[in-house]
Amino acid sequence: MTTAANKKPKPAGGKPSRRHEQGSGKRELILAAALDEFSQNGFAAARLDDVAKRANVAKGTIYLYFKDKESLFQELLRVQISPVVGMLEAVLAASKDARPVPLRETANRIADLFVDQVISTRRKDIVRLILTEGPRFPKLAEFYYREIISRAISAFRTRAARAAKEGELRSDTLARFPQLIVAPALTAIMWKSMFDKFEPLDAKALMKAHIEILFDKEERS
Amino acid sequence: MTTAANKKPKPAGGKPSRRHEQGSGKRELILAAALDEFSQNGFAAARLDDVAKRANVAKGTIYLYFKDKESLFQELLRVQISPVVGMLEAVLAASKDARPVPLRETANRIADLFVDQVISTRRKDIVRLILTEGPRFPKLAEFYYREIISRAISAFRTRAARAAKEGELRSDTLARFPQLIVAPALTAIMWKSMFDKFEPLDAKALMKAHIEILFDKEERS
DNA sequence: GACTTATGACTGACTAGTCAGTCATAGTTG
DNA sequence: CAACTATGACTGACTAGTCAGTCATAAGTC
Repeated sequence: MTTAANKKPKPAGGKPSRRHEQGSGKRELILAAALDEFSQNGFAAARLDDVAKRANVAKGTIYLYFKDKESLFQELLRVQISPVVGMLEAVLAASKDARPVPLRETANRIADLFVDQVISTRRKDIVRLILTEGPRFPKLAEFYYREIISRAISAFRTRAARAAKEGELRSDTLARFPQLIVAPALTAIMWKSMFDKFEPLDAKALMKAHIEILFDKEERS
Repeated sequence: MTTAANKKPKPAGGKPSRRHEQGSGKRELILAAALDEFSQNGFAAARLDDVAKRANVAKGTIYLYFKDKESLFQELLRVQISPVVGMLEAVLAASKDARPVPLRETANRIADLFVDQVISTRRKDIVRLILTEGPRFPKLAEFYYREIISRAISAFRTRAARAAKEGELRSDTLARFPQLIVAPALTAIMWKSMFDKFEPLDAKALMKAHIEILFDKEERS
């Protein structure tokens, strides 16, 4: 029947590497399809039949790579978030060097990182999914708090405290509420997913404006 | 066709009978139960059987008061949000008086309103639901944009522009990005629903700190 | 009795997860 | 190289279960 068509894509351009080692190609296909479906419908309403269809794969295949729907979901989040965490750590590490980067510069870099790597990519949907489904997956919330949030918060808090002491920051407000630094980013993500079609938002400008407010004082004029 | 939406067994006339009062009591019972279930599980995963059980009502009764699951959901959001919008309008209206309230004072009042009426009540879950389910209910997102967001944004933008011109604000940044005023509020809501058990956040202090940063300049010292 | 309100068993559509079977390819043999 | 066997990635029809929405019936009220 029609089945013979092109289920098995001939690897274009050369070595038909051994099929059994190629399994991971499917894995990525499934993850990509899962990103589409989960971010469009949320965890509960996403159908694995649709994920399979979108990935050009039979439903059973999904279960060769992932234990169940929840594992697929969590793995998707992990795969998408890890590289960003890596980059974030690099930026924060630079901020601890002997000759440290000014805090304002660090803030700008984080903002750029966030806009370029998250808000203006499909990863913003991942963040939305974490925010959205987090309360329903306590393990997930705990994991993200332990592995990411608490580390970032305390790194930033330390840095901001020093900045306040050395006069780089006007007050210790940011050291007490490091959440304020990411607030515009979250807002931008939410805005973009809901209202951008009514009133587009320039996320980068928003974050730059926020940084300007945070740091603006005599050091400019 | 449009008139068919006559679900309320309560005729809005002057003297409702005891029976009708009972009826509307059920309605509220159902809405309260729905708030619990929807905010715990999200729209898709919430079960009407559970809503009924929680409201001590048979499942069929729900359909006497609401057309379907989605209507119940939307009505829940409407009922919870309307009063807050009313209060918000009152605050913003005062800001337009002949002898206007200083912007900083308005901002403080909005922050108080938000913390007292939303963040520290179950209504924070409603906001989370809107943020969470909004992208999946385009009608909902459009409704909230048209009826609430766009109005609040433009009211605030006008006010902030005047404040910038009259020197009350250092720059026109807030007029260009009124989103910045609510950013900490959204962040507080998300933090509270996910991470509060690991690291409690004082939402009021956060918002006051933010306002301090926004307005802090020579007017303090 | 007539009319309103409430019930909960039932139905039908829908879906996560399974598993017996297929088949392209790798390996082996002569 | 041709023929044969072995492997396991892949398939999709199927099962078992879930849940929104319905409706025949009951209970309450005037």
